[in-house]
Amino acid sequence: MFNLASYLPYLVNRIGVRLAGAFGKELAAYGITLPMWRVLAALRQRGGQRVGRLAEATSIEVSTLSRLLAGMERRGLVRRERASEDARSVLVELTQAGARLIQRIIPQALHYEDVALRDFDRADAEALKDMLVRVYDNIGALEEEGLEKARRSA
Amino acid sequence: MFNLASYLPYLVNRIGVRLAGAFGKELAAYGITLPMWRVLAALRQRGGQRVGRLAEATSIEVSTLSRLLAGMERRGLVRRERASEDARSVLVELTQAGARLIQRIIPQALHYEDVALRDFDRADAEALKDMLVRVYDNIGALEEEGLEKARRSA
DNA sequence: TATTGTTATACTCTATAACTATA
DNA sequence: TATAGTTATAGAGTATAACAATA
Repeated sequence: MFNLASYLPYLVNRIGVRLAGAFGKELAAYGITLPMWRVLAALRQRGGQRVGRLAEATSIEVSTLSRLLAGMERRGLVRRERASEDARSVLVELTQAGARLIQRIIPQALHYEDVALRDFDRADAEALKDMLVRVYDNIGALEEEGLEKARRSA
Repeated sequence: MFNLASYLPYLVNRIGVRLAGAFGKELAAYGITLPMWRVLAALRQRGGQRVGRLAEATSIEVSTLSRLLAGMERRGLVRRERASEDARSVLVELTQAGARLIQRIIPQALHYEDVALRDFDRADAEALKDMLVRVYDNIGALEEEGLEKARRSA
């Protein structure tokens, strides 16, 4: 009736734990944490962006992100400044040091993906990723439905 | 060269964050946390077991698990006693209250899986789970290789 | 000595809400 | 009033190491 070992949330969680443990230790050698790595990667890819957008891109809570950015700014990895168009927002950008650091780490990160997918051919790897995107979207849709239900009953 | 949005560890992590957020809130209504739910589910499925084995089954650190179990014991959900065969180990079991609670929660848990896989047919869902198991094993193999490398160089 | 758990400490992430600054 | 971020606080998880009990 219920089997933990084939329960999707559990399967996803244990991979997350294992990856975070392994890659996190490697990142420690560079003096950064896993959330910091995600911030650097998101900034590298999509360029400077507002804090809110960065929170979505990295799946990190805004308040958590704010303190994380403060630490990264102290370490000279990112720069924050009020946006000119809408002075309520804050624009976050990579510094040169941050850009250099993420560039050095990317090969390590790709190595982890290679290992995780070592016995997958390219088509299967793509299929897996596509399915994971669908799963993510499905859960997001659930949340929105939940919110609407809450709104209707309020 | 590097795309966060198609990077496997990121795809897995964001699903984990989203699921933990949604299901965790539901569990709060029952007065338990997500790690507690995993402990209850593991105990229900494989019966009473040692703390170490429970740690593996749930992907929770032993020291974290120990304190978690202390709280669950205070709440009357589990029972701990020294194992008779090897008195170094501690056997953890569900109490009747714990068994009743997990039984009530299982339908909710299954609902989350249904939503996450809402647009998957049965074969695709199975394929996805099989791939996730392989990914988990691959990363585990990496860790062991890393340990061996460390051993050899030590 | 090695193994199984427990406990202690310091650190990080989360949830929540109060607060600041804009709009 | 509403939105974007920041800050504060309390709670929970993690890493590490010291410790207790047993083998």
